[in-house]
Amino acid sequence: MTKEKALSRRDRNLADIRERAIPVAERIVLEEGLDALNARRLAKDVGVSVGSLYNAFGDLDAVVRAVIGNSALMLSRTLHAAIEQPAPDRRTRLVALGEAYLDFAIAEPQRWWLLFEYKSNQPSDETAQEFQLGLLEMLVEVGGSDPKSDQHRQTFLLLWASVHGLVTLACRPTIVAINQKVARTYIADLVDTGLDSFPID
Amino acid sequence: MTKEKALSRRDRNLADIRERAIPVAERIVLEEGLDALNARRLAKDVGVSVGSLYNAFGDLDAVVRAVIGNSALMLSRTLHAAIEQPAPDRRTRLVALGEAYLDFAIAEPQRWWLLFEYKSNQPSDETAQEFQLGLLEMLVEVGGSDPKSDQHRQTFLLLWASVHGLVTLACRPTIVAINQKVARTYIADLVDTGLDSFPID
DNA sequence: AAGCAAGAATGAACAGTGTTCATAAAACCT
DNA sequence: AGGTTTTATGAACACTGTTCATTCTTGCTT
Repeated sequence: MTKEKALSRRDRNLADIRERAIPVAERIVLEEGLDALNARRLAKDVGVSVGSLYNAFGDLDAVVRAVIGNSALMLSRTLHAAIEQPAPDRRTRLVALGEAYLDFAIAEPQRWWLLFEYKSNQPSDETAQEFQLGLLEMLVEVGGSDPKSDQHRQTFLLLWASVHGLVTLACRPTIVAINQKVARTYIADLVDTGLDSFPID
Repeated sequence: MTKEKALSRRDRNLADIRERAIPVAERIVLEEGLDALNARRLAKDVGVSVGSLYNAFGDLDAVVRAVIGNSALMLSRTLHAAIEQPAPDRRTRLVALGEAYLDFAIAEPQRWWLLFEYKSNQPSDETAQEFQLGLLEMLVEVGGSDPKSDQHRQTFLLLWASVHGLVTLACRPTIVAINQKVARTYIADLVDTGLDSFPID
């Protein structure tokens, strides 16, 4: 029994370090960019040694993934909130979803970048993949189609991809400045396109 | 006059190193990935010292930008070839352009990644921006609209963004596998959407 | 309470990166 | 041939992420 207690104590300690480190890491990443985050800096800011950080996280990438996890949760909640209010038809709901997507990207560009542009060290990041699958599920559900049908999923995947491309471009301050209002109306057009190309209705 | 000659000699020499280094760098990046490219390795493979490499390029980022420049040229040529054959209407030409875009991304995923995913050290990479503007110009031209009209440019920017998002997703082996044929037809749908939302005509 | 064993925190050290610059080598000109 | 300028070099620097022998702490036992 002492063994169990010791183990849980250790785990609790590691979890404690994680809980303290993640907000600090998040602050650094959001305020100064991902490049400003490094092991020694984070350790100092948190008030532990680099070793302890590595005991708690394994590697730095895990810290970043944790921050990304937070952002994923935020976006997820935002999107759920957008479709919570009952809308008459699925088209309206889909447009609301797309616009919430755009709004989030504009309001939280750093988090957006982290979510979709950051390349994790481990090639197939389970969390990120799960998250993106979740988005697709949500879309399929809002679209009111059969989640089992590969054809339906495919269509919504494409719809999502086009909206995502649009939002990504809209967020980047480079190239030609994009008109936010025009982007919104275009999202609605994309939704219509997706629904039109929908095999079953 | 000797001064001029010395300068041109120097320049010619630096250009020579660049010409020899870029293909080597390209080979490394395409075969082993961007992470395999580093100053010492490249210097050894080219047969010069790291110092000479830095004399020729300034920094490693410039080497990568040079490789990206090559890829940009390839894509640009591919797209021009796609719209060279005279097509009856602009819709057909636009679809051909989009499909060529998709084909290139599928055929050259590493180059595609470099072109759009790589973040240069210098925040506003002139070459990349110029290239992306060139794509937009091409699109506006093929679309047969007024290059001076901001509204027209905006519309084609959005069209490009949606197609780009689609292609990006289609290239990534993650998430749900995307059906290439479906993607093609969807590109046509996106073109129609863009043309429909076109304010004039 | 003292001693001791197990666990946890530490930061110096390692291997790697991009980049610089004093030095050596080469090339050029008189 | 000697002197001067130009070019090439790679050791050294500052910075990464990561490890692990060492120290310190903690809690249990006698």
